[in-house]
Amino acid sequence: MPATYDHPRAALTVDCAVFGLDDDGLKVLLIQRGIEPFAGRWALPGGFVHLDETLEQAALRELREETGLERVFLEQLYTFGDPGRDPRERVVTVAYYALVRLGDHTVQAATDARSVAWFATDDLPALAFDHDAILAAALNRLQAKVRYQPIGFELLPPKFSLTQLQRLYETVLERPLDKRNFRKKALALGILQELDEVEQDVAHRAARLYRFDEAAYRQKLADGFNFEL
Amino acid sequence: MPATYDHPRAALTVDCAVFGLDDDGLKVLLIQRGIEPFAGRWALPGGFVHLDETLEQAALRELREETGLERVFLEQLYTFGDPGRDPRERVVTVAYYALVRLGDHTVQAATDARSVAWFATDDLPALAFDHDAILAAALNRLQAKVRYQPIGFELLPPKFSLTQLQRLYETVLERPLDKRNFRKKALALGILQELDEVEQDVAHRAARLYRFDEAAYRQKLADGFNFEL
DNA sequence: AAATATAGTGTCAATACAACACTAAGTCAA
DNA sequence: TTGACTTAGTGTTGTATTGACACTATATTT
Repeated sequence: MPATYDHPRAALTVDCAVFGLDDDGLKVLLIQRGIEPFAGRWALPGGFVHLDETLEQAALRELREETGLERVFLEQLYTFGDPGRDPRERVVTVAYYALVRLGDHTVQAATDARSVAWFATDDLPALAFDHDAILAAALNRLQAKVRYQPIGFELLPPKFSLTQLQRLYETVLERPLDKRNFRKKALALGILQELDEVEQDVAHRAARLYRFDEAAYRQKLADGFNFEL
Repeated sequence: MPATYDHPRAALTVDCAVFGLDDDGLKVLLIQRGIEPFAGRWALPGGFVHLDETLEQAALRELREETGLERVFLEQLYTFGDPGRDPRERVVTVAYYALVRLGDHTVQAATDARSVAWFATDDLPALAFDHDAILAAALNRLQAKVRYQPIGFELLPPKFSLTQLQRLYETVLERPLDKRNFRKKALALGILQELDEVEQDVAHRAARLYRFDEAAYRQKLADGFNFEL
């Protein structure tokens, strides 16, 4: 169904910076482009926005189609639209960032031949388009946001130890934290539910497990509580 | 020059929430729509993005064309793109917010007949499209941002008293601040330049005037200084 | 039983924060 | 000119928060 307009229009896409955490640190999900421009280069997953879906729906759909991911934490980041960011024509992209629990999902390449892989955020290949700038912005946002909103839990398994939580913060903030101070503060937030379970299969004293208490979080959020860590 | 595409495309616009400050409090600049849809309703200034300009350039151009404002502080806010937010067709808008010194500029209606006016942010008329949601987001952002970045100076004249500065913060944050504590903190930021001038034409002891020291600000920003007030 | 590896815990000093009230300096009007 | 008025300007103190710091507990492995 061809469409005709008085004036040429920009194309509109969404792109997602998807972060995951494993023992090696912070990872980002990239797909390898199969077609020009930038064929063979790695890029953020994304694609064109359909006319009948919201921007967020478009981002979730592209994630599902291109990587198999579903039910991730997703938030709008920034809109990139400089002329020339796509060599073919004017393309404006609404960038999102997403957080996933690495254990939960195994990513898979989409139906077409493009491959999907996790890359360490501190050792990235050259990216297509201006995706390096988008990714840098996403990392900045993640770092800023994690300070005052407990979004980091989205990167951890549902049950986690305080040590895992601390490693997460140390990884994202890129600085070491004092163990005792961290534990005091984390527990003082009042949004961790202590479980009657401990780690399994570790070659040392097992750590107690906690769960993120979303109900308590919502309650405190409504009361204007400050979640700075 | 008509353009034809395989698939229909969303239209792309920018909208600006422009804030100013006067003795009555925080104001926002609105224009009255001349045409349908929402003819006669007040709306945020904005318009279509041209293919050869950046999003920010589009926002600045629309501001100039519709309100006569130039050289304002401008920052991207969020992109609103739900289907149905414009009754005619799919329109995605990249929203910006801007801060201006009310004394500096007199706004004027654009060449066409639409009128322009400042409205108190706490007493707004019904707005066109989803502009009430955009404006609410802009106010939230301003409030959050002013806490940790000294952007408030953009709302004040170049030379201002500490009392004016405090009134600004009290207005934006919507709570009273302690005079002595505020002055201590504000001066401790090290980004205020004390001038050898005082207020003129006031019916009481005149206050010393200060200027925002941008050089010092940049310096401290680079050093990772924390500008929380 | 010893070695190893991580879990888990409290104190103290320094700093930051919040509460609080009076004097100083100018204008204006009687 | 003096008194009333209005806003400018200034320090201290108690409280809360932060950051630095080291050892014991508990499990596994050899």
